[in-house]
Amino acid sequence: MAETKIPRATAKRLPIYYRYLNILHDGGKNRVSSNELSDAIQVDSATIRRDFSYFGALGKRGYGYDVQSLLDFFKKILNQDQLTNVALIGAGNLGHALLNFNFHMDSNIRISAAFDTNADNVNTVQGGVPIYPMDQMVQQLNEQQIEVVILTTPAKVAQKVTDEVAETGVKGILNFTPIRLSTPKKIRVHNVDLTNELQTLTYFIDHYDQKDEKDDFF
Amino acid sequence: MAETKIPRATAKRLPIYYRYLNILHDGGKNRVSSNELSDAIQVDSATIRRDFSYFGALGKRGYGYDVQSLLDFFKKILNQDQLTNVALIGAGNLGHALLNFNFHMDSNIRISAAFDTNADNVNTVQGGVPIYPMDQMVQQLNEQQIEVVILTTPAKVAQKVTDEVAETGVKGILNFTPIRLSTPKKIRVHNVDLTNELQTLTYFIDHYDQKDEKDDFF
DNA sequence: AAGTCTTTGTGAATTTTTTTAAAATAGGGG
DNA sequence: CCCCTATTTTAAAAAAATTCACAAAGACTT
Repeated sequence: MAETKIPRATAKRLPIYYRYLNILHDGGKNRVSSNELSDAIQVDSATIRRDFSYFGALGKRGYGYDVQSLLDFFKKILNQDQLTNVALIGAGNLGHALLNFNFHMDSNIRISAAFDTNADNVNTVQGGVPIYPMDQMVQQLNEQQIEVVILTTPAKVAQKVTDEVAETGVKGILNFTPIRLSTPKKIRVHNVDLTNELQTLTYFIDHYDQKDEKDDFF
Repeated sequence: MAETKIPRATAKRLPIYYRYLNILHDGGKNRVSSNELSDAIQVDSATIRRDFSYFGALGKRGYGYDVQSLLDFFKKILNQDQLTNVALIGAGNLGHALLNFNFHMDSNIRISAAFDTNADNVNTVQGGVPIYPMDQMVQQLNEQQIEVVILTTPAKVAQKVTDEVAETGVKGILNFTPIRLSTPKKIRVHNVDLTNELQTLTYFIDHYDQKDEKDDFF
């Protein structure tokens, strides 16, 4: 709760900026202009400058932005200066893939625990993540002080599991199930729905001209 | 290209409406009001009514909307009255999971072909989908007249693969790589970035009050 | 050290999206 | 058949987001 409320649309772009700044930094570049950024990440340069300016005067006129300091700044803003442990619930099809997905490669996030009902999964380690039985979920979430969970259970148990999660200190759920979860206000849900994505993409293809290039979902 | 251009924000909600209408229909419900919908899918009822009204007068005052006819209407709008074949490129970690993900269960979309370089994958069938070697990609995309591909390759080959895809009739890419692809205008790209999702969720948790409930990413 | 060039930061305009609020109308009950 | 109620439709207002466009300021050149 700081910097007097950045617009949502801006907030959603921060990770995009952050990722590209890392790329620039790794490439040894130490300055960048809003126009260069614009070309690379396909966001209008005025939007970029406006976004940045919500955080103060981060650039220098006639020069651009210093990559290192912007990077440091966004790293802090995005909480990437410290490790965030998240848990994954439901180590099925998609859950499995996410366990093996190396979030830690380009972020300071890792999955530190997973939960599943399937006896074949439970008490194994997948992608370096231990899988616990579901009945230890609440306890583990509390012990590990997990604040974010990834929900990849079957749809039919999603709400039930969410209700249990709500008993813990969890504050955010990245919901891969198609269910619109109901949660207490203290929990924020972001929905990730692959079928919807495909349908939306198809809709845009069929109903919008090219040249209205400008999207960004998920 | 019809119904005189629906707002993007509305277009993104169409799959959400469609999915819930299916649920209502399966549940034997034959009428629904914007307020009931609002409760279920967590979109303001005025927004729902406005969204629907872009397509004409779909409801009846004092009654609500007829589930069956709304469903039929959106089915057509979303092209769900016919099967859409899509292809998947890159049958690694995430790609594998998507091959085994049953899109067809709640949409009229299926993955009809996959492509990979890994000799262990090539010429096998995963989740009912044949995996072809990469060097047959362009040919297969053309032969099968694929218009949408799901891109789940490693980041470092994403642009190269995209350039090849651009030689075919493909019109849309659902991009799971962190690369911001450059494509000819005829191709529309939707980005799905799991790391970004987690970072955004974390940002919202840390910087926004609860009660500003209203999201929807991805 | 002056002059030119570059690029930010930001008011103002514009566009897009959401929300308000009220008129209109269909449905159902008596 | 008329009235009441529920709920849509829509015009208008408000809010949010984007884009324009330019003055201001710093950086680079000579």
